[in-house]
Amino acid sequence: MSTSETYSGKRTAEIVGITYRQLDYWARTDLIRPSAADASGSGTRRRYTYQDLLELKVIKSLLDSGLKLESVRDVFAYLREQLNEDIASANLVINGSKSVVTRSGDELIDILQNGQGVLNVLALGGVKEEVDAAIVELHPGVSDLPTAAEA
Amino acid sequence: MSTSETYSGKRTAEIVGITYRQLDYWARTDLIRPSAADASGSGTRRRYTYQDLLELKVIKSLLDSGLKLESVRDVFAYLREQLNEDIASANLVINGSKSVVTRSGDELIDILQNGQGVLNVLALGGVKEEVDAAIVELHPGVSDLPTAAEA
DNA sequence: GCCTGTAATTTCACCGTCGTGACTTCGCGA
DNA sequence: TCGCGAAGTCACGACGGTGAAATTACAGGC
Repeated sequence: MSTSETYSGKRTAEIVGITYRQLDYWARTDLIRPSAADASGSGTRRRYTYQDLLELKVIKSLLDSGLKLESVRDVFAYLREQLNEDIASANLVINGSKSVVTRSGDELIDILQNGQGVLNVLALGGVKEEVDAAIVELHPGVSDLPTAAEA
Repeated sequence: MSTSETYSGKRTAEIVGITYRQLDYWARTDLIRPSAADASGSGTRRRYTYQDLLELKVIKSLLDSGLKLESVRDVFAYLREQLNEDIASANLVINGSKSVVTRSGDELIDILQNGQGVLNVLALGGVKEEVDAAIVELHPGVSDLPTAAEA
C-alpha cells in the first residue's frame, strides 16, 4: 500500500467527482483540508493525499444521498480517525450526529435491529473501489494504486 | 381504527415536534397540506388528519437524521401512497431519490447487502408509537387512538 | 341578528448555509 | 524572468426557515 503520491486540487475534484469550487469551499470552511500541503495565499498549491480522496468520496456519497453538509461536518468531526484503516468490508452507520464504523455484517444487522430513528448506512468498500477506478481513468501515467490489499 | 378526529395547525406542530412556522412553510410550499381542511386566506383554519400526523413525523425523523428537505420532497412525491397501510413492522429505505417500504426484516437485510451508495433506513413502527404517545400527552380530552391494531 | 375578541393565516423583510461565476492575485516551474 | 494555473475575493442566488405585524374568519355574548 504505497501511494505516497499526492494530487492537485483540480485532479482531486475530477477524481472525486465534485466541482473545483466545491473542493475549494470545503477547504476554506474547514470541512476537509489537503493533508499533504495546504494553501497559503494565491499562487500556492494544495496537495491532497490518497486518504483525502477517500474521505472526500465518502463526503460526496453522503451528500448525494441527500444529507446536508452540516450533518456531514458533524460526522467527520466525530469520526475522522476511524476511516484510516482498511475499509474494504466496513460500513459507516450514522445515527443523527452519532456515527460508527462497523467491521462485520452481523454487527451492522445488530445495529439496525436495535436502532431508533433513521440510520444512514454506507458500504465503504464501494467508495474505495470508485476512487481507485477514477484514479486509473483520470490520472494518466501513474499506476501506483493501493492494489486491493484486502478484499 | 377510528380516528376520524382532526387536529389544528398549532396542535399538529406540538404533536409532531416542529415549529408552527415550519408546518406553515411546508404547507405553503406543498410538501404536505392538511388533508381535512386546507387554508384559504387568513382567518381560515387548517385541519390535519391522523394520517397527516404520521407523514409529518416521518418527515421530521428524516430531517433530524440530517437529510435535506429537498430529498424528503423527492421521497414523498414518489411514495406517499405506500404509507397508508399498516406500518407497525415496516421499514422505509431510501436510496438517493428512490425509496421503498419493506414489510419484513429479511427483505431489509437483503437490500442492505446488495445496496450501493448510502441507504437511509427508518423503522416506521417507532414513528407511529411516538405520534400516539404525543397525542395522549398533548391532546387533552380525547382518547380515540388507533389502539395498536397490529403489532 | 350584529358586534367584537381571539386565534389562526398571511405577508414581508431578514438570516445562515452552500455554493457559483468571474475577475484578480500571485507563487512556482520551465 | 515570465506565463500559467491555482488560490483569493466579492457579489449573487436558491433554499429553508423565522419574527413580527397585519389580516380576517368565526364563535360567543348580548
